[in-house]
Amino acid sequence: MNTREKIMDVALHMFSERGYEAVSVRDICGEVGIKESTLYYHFKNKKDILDSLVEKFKSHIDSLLRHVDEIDADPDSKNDEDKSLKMMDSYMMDSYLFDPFCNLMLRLMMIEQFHNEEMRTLYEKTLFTDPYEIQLNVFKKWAETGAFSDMDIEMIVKDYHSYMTMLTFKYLLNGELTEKRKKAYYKEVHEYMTRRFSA
Amino acid sequence: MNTREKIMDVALHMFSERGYEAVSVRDICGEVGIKESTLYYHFKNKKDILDSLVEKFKSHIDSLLRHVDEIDADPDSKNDEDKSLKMMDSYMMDSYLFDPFCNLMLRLMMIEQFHNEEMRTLYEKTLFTDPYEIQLNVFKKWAETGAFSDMDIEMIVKDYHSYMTMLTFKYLLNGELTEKRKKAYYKEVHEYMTRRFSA
DNA sequence: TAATCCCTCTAACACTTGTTAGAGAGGTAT
DNA sequence: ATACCTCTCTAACAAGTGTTAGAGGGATTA
Repeated sequence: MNTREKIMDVALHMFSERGYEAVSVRDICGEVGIKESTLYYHFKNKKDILDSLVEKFKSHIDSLLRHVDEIDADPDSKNDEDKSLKMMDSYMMDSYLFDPFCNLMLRLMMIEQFHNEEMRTLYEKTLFTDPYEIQLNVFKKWAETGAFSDMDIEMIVKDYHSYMTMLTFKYLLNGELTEKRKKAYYKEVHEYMTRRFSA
Repeated sequence: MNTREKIMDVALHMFSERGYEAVSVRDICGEVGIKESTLYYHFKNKKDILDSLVEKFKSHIDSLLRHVDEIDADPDSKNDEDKSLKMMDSYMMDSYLFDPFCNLMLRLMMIEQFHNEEMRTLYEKTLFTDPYEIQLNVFKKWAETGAFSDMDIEMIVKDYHSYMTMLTFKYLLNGELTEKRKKAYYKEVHEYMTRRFSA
């Protein structure tokens, strides 16, 4: 990890805990172990650090969405749509909700969305709009196997989506992201899945 | 509204938008229209403003919880448990989620919970633990009329609770609390209720 | 060897931060 | 009239804020 990456890493940890404005350039430099002028060699100003983090996050979720489409189109998963849902779930956990970078970015967006419109747009997209759309696609494909009547599907997805969203806020965007919290989250997801789709 | 109340009001608006640390004493005083030394006549220090807001919120929800217990024990509502649920819902909206003071406090807790343990405890209690308990009580009483089998009830409440929680985050703790957002929230609550409990 | 590039440093700038000492103005009680 | 209480002000403090000019050192190229 070079200096620029170190700065971004430390800044994200601090921003996501105390908020962008509350963290000083000196705080970041002290933790990284550099002088302030060195930071200004790598970044135009303080805001530039935040912007770079947002850009990194955007490209991260872009590639994530592309990858989801590929799983969606994978002929192997078409045989067993139940398995496809599980794949999507565990992929979303590992490379999004549990991913240290993404998780901290979600926290940062949660804090900043109240006074930063760009952050709010991203927050709504990545926590509500995109997940719902992805989930709807998976369920639609699952429905093609005749698992549900067409009338039910939108309601089933809405229920599923709100359950997952609530669990995300309760366990993953609250306190430190410990193994204990991840397990508690996973346990409740698993219980919901068996209760709803395995009986 | 006296000076002390004005200070608390302005501080809450600013804290809940930008976070406690990011707001300066001078910002607050400028908006209230007083000098900094006047603020220090009413409050020991900056932290004291935050603490006073938290105390006010705590006593607010205490009286709210007592009032909910009274509705619960009201013999009039026992006749029609469906009505009781609707009463509870609209009471919770008007004097909690839609209430300007409570709504801003929830936003503030959302921001501060990441680095303030007292805030995190309050956040978990007021957004997850307490609402679930209240809802469970209402549904249990409703169940006594034989509306559901006992086995279902916990799952029904869990589903209901996560749906309401998700809608709260999506519409009420995101952007400014406009009439439009309130209506969108209410509409989705209503749709869920008819879909689940009126067929 | 000399010139160039990349990265880090020292040192300082103008401004903002939380906080306080002390004075004054208006009202109420003695 | 005198004393006191409640509230607000002016003015300043030490420390922390984001940011910049300019020097130096090590590696790479000419």
